[in-house]
Amino acid sequence: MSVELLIKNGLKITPQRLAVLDAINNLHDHPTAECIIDYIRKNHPNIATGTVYKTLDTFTEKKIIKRVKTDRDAMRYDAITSNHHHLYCIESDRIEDFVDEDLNQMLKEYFKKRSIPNFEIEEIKLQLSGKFTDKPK
Amino acid sequence: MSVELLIKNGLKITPQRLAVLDAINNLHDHPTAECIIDYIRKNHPNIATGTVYKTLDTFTEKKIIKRVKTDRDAMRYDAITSNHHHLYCIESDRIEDFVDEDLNQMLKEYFKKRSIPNFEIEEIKLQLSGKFTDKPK
DNA sequence: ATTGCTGCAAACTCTTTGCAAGTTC
DNA sequence: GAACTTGCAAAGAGTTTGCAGCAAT
Repeated sequence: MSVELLIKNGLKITPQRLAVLDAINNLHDHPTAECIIDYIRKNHPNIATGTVYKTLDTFTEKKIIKRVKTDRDAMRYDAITSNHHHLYCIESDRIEDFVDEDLNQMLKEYFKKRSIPNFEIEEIKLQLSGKFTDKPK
Repeated sequence: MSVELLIKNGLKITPQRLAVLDAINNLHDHPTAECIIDYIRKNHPNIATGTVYKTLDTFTEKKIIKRVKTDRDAMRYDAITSNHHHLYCIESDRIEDFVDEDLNQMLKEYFKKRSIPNFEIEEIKLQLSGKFTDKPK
């Protein structure tokens, strides 16, 4: 539950933070800050833009969310769930999650055997660029 | 040679474009636009900032260079060579190339067998995040 | 009561744009 | 000379900051 997530991270419980968490849980398309702000404004018209940015930064520091950057537009945010990859459309700004445990396992095995000189891997993420063949949802 | 690269892409040969190509060939650290501009200014003090941005956009369109995503700072650019991956330092802004043909082969095989619904892969890129254990060069 | 958080607006950074003048082929 | 490219400066988008007042513990 959202409240516990805040307590666990030593953050005070405020309506603003709950609103940001709510937005992130309901916007699954790797929303930009602007999307999040728009969403929040519907129910909380007086939450300041700056506050949302500050909250997103705080959450990023506490590893509640992650920043996702694309090769063209603004910063996007992603609720941290499991180790997942991203599908990037080369023709639009669409980004989708891609979860594949076998793949994670294979990569983990691979880098266990073959380590990279002078580098300690903490996270392996795939960027798969290409074209979606269905309609965007 | 740089001139041929421009001709091949149907671009006129101008000192500005040559200067940008020169900068990209000499700055190997996935430079930001600012780095590129600073580098160029040393020898061509009167090339405009806007021109460099426009040139970088043109080159990106023509696939002479690529934009590189990071999770925090400004856009960076990368000369297109072979299919390579990136090592991202979680403690600094350092980014390095990582080339591993066996890995590319393994991934290609993997996705040949197991395709992703509604998605045509064009490029597979790894983002390896972690810590460098040597000094930055 | 103390510490932390928010709202606001101004400032900042990075990038894009419009257009007249200048280049390249 | 036609089409393209540049310089410049202004505007734009997205994000950050400073600080007085407010809220949470």
